[in-house]
Amino acid sequence: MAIDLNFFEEMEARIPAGKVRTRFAPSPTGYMHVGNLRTALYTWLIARHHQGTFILRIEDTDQVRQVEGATEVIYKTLLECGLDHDEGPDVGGPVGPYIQTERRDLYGKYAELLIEKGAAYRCFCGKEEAEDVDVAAGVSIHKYDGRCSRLSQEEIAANLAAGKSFVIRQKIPAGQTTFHDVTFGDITVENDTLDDQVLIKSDGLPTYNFANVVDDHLMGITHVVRGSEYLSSAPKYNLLYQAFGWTIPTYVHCSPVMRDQHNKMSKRHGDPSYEDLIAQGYLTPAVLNYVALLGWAPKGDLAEREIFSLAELVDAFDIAGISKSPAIFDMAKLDYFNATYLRALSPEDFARVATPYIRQSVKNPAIDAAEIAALLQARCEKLTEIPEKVDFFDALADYDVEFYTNKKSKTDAVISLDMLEKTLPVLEALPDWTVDSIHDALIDLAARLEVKNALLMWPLRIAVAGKLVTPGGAVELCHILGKDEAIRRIHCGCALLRS
RNA sequence: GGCCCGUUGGUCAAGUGGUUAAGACACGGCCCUUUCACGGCUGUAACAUGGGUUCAAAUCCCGUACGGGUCACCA
Repeated sequence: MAIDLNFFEEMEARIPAGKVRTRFAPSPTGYMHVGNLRTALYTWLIARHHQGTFILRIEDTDQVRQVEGATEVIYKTLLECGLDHDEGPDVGGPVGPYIQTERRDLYGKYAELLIEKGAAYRCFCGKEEAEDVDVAAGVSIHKYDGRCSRLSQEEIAANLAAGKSFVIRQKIPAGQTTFHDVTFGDITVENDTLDDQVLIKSDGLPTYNFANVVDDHLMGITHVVRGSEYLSSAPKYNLLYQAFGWTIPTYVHCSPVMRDQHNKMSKRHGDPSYEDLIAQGYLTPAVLNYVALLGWAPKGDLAEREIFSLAELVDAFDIAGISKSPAIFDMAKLDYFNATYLRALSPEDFARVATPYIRQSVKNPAIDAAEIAALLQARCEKLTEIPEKVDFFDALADYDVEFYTNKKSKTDAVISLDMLEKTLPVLEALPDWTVDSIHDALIDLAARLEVKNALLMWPLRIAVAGKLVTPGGAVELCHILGKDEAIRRIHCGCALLRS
């Protein structure tokens, strides 16, 4: 079989040199795992930190796991997160195409080149001939014995002529292989523990491992960021790079994001994906910030800092800060980050994001959602908590008279009724209904009655809200409800207390 | 089972031979206060384990335990 050397030279000539180039290479599964998001983030961060190029490549060589619309999810998520790519299927670039199935002819040629170099061979064995070996009770491993690597040229030609289907396997040489990883250091393995892995499947498509090596090289990738589950295949990658005579990229393996001590985060086990988190009321920057810190920590002066915008992460990100051990995803800490981001929003921005949630339970158009939002901003960790916190604005639900009894405020039913009855005329007489006027009138009343503010405010707040815990105090709630409604509710409270 | 990797409070983590072993979340207490929050102050809590090396070890070496990964014509 003739090898067209010009082709390879042309491919080499396309590779941009001299700059950091990284790639995010997801398979289109239809959603973004948290672990994937973190990989994308780190990959993007490395590129941006070094003023390099960030590339999106779609790895869709698994024909049986195609999901409709899955690539759109990837574009949408990256866009939403601000992880913009410089090259990719949608924007093009010098080393395209950026979708693996569109590159399918390439891999075969490189596999042929490898055969030519003696680093790969055709294997005519069926799947069942490369059988499993039992090594212990219930445990079997799979290692091909390499018999086809010993086929003569005549036997190969005969098989080919007979139209027998084949795969192309990597020929692992004797010896040992050492590779370097940024996070794990140098790792050495004996080559005889490595399998003659399949490079090209019988359907002509490459396996992930082969496509990855070829594409990363052809796209000029300088830093390969991936999960630590690929750590054990790294030596085989090196052998491939060496066989081709290509420069080995910098490996950055990241330990997984775990749900608990034993399990990775997984959609299958009901763990939230990125889009689930957003639907649960988390803000994108908060999720990114938290995820960035799961498995990476800033160095030096920044070591005590936790809140980083994307731009600040670009500045601070250093691959030396990536940790080796897996990190457990802690929802409580995500809540904290989200709360912090929610509070950092300007009141206008907060009102804008909170209003849809407020309107889920407050339908009355006379009630000002922005005013409620102002009360909510310091009081919620997730936007989805909002509806149940504000449901009393629309309608006063039945509540327990016991609510009027509170130890700290020193109130009980008798005192509460007394306070409400004394509050009523004061509020009714108020000429204008502003937060300040209500506040001043009530504080003044408490002073005249010589009671603590709490003794007066507690019953009032219970009467207007019918809830033990409310966003905002009696004054704010009265104002939002409006004079008529507030007074009507106080009358209801009196009636309840008299019964 | 082989091979590879990991192990600092409940969680995320700083730490690179000499530190009172940071910080954050969570949890407890106090203050503030018109409920709850916010904010401020404060407390409990950690180097898996056994051996070395060294004047000195969370840091270096070896073993053990525990955990993870991998061993596909999946990625």
